[in-house]
Amino acid sequence: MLVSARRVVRAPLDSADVTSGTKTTQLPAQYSPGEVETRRYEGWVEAGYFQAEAESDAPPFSVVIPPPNVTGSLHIGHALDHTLIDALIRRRRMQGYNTLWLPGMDHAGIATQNVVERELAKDGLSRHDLGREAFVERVWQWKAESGGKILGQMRRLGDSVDWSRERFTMDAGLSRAVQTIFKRLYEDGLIYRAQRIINWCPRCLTALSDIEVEHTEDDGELVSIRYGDGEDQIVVATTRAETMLGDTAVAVHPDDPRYARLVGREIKLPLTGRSIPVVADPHVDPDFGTGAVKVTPAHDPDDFEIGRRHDLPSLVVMDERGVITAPGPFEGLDRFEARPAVVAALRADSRIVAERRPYVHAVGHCSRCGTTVEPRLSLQWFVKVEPLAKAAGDAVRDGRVKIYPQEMSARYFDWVDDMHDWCISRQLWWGHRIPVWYGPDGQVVCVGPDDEVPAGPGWEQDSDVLDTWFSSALWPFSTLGWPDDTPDLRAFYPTSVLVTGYDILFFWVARMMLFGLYAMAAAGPDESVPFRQVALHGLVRDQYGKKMSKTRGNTVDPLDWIDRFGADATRFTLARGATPGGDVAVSEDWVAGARNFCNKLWNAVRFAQLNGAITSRGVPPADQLTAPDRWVLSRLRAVTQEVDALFEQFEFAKVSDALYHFAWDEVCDWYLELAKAALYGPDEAAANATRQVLGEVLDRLLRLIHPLLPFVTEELWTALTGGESVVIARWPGQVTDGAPGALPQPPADPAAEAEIEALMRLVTEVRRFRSDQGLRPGQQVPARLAGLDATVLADHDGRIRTLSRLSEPGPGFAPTASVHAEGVTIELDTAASLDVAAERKRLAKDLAAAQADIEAVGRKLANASFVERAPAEIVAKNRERLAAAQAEAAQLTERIAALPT
RNA sequence: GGGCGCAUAGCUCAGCGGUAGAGCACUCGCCUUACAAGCGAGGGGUCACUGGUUCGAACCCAGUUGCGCCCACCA
Repeated sequence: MLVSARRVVRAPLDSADVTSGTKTTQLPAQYSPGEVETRRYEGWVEAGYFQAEAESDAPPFSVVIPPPNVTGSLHIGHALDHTLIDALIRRRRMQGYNTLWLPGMDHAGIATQNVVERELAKDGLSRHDLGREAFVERVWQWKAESGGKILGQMRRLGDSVDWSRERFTMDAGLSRAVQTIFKRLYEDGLIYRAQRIINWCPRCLTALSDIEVEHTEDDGELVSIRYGDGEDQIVVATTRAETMLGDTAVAVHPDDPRYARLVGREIKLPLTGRSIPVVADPHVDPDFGTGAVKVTPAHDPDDFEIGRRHDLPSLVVMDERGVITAPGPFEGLDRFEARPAVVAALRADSRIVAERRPYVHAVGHCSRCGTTVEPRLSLQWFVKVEPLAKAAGDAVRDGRVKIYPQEMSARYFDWVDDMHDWCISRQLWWGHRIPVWYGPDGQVVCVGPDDEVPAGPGWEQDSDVLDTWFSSALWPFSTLGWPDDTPDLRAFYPTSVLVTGYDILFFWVARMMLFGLYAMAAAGPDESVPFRQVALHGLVRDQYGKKMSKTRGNTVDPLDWIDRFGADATRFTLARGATPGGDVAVSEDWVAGARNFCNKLWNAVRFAQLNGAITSRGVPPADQLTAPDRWVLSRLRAVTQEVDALFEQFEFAKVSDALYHFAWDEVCDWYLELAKAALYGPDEAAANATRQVLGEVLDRLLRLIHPLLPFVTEELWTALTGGESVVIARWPGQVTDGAPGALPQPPADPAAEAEIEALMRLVTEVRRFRSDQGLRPGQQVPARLAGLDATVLADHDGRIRTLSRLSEPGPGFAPTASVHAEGVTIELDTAASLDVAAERKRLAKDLAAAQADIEAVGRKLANASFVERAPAEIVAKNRERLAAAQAEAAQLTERIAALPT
């Protein structure tokens, strides 16, 4: 970073000079987040501010954290999610709600098991070397270590979670919830066990649900093979030639005349020499390829269905690792070795017809490890989703659950309305064991948490565990004590809002809907939903809008930013980009900008302190206030209302923007400068009134920003007001839903707003002149203000002079130039001769702008249709604009002519 | 193959029917007494293209092109 070499370090102002209305501590000239943040966070936790109450008269506001995986650490996406949730929670807390943000973590079955297995592999061990019990023990150790790290990161971010209610999906209580709902679903016939083709990962050696499979367009090869001999030939095509070893039929469309005579007959399968039947099945598309399909019931989901319809045998030719088991020359080959080997053998046998065609097609990959998924016939547990999904769709359709942004609900419906049964068994060791026992005589017993476990010789528990998302789906109520009727469950369910990324809409959000509505059905339609609102955000991307990835090397560690710029700056950067459902682009430069904003607030409060701002006495009567006081209060009122409305819509980017601009552009750039006139002026009453307004405005501003910037606002607010903590200070905005009352709003004052806005424009105009003329910023320029009385600026002579650095005209005042704006003419004595070229350039530019306006607006008004059909208000506005532009142009022309040559 | 979305200043994005905006970046001038992590002033855009609706279109409609995302059991 470049630092001005000429910078002079100034001695701090002597605080003894300062008259202060309240007892406060003196602030240094620059904000250092690192020093403040840990101290503040621990203080908040100790004070118990984040703790929710099960019994309370205040209305509840509850959010469950999207539980991060115990694996690894929080990434920048978590930081975004937590920032948004924390902002919502903090605002509600200030509004007087009984707020609960429930923290916790997910055991993340397959992901965590993979990580621990990788650790073991470093020592040359596999989980089988340890055995199930020891392996699971090892994972628990890992969890303790990794989980602690995550909790530490949440503290650094400032998450105002209720630590006394922290949960983990494998806790005893949550495991009990899992077991309870499993048994209930089982008894309702909504969980069943069946032999099906499922997605199988040959590396992870487990079944996967449909959404754990990611499709990519991969290059493959479409091979056409001739089946049968002599007259009875059929050509079929395949991208997975090796599966032909397991073919048990060829299928054609029932109405296809080409094959009608073959249906019902047997033909010979190449290589194996087995005879397989030709069957007619309507699923076959006669227009695709040759209109004939090889049928491999054990290795393809479509074929499995065809096989079922025609009572075909399922011939398994591949084991769980994707190795060919069919006896013969290919036995022992991996599927990707077997494929070319089979093709080569077919070629040698002249069975390949036509060319082998390159073929791009969608191939499924394991979302955890990227391995190509192999459809596999196996015995698994499933949730029958149809009735559950119907209820989940209806809850959003009839508005009991609202999704933000609304466009996202279309995606939700697409999925929920057309969902296949959910395969929930996983051949893993880390997770909730399926609570089913098998007896020696084929008994199957589903065991609830309070049931006796069947014992005796030959009884064994199912060795599989449940899909991680099964327990995640219970999170909004399992964490609150369900299945027991606990005070927490009564107080905080349904939760108020769910905030999460759109990427887990299906994985998690939809499944919470499925299970929440089912488990809590007794509470009634309105009370059984897991949450009333779903606020979706996007992914965090880099400054070029690119997805972050380790291979791209553009990932960001939130802790790195927190260390260097502070948690507040990190949070603000994320919040400022968070438009509903939209991705968030971030860069280090922008975080630095957010850090600067924190420093700006810091110095605003520092200024207030140095000038004896008074807080907690409210706003003095209007007749004691200066116009800038009335203006800033009126603006504060408007911004407060705006921020409130935006929060309700989860418009975090706009909330951040509104506060940023109000704080920086209006309060710091203008109000503080305007306040100086009153503070340093002779009128003691006016100075005191301004001290109160200054205190009031900053007090409220800090409260409004606190949800986004918790640390710096806490440090500043306590310093400014001497109050206990802004965390529990009252929210200055409106209050909804019957929470305790709001602070009274400062008065609106349109007249003051008009005056100050005119003043801003006029001052800016003078500054522009000075800049163009190369006048030093500090230099006082004698000037005469004419026409002030006739404008809205009548009472602002002194302010205009102060902000523009214009002194009173002295003897020998000889104006060399003039500035015109807002109906005021300011004649200036620039002492040095006028830079005529610069002035001419400036005036010419203004004239060009005025003329462009005259032309554009003139053309518009010349259009009869416009004058007749546009709203009168619009027409009038354009007339005014034309007149103003014409007057401006005339005046500019005159002034240009008057310039010395 | 189906569905959805996006193309606005160098970059990331807001605006969604009546004078083109923000942050960052850029240029010039400033140690102006809260802040140089600052202050003041400024440059920069035929709002992807083509048609249509309208008095008026960045904004609505249709098409074109180029991107992105989600879903999917056509071998």
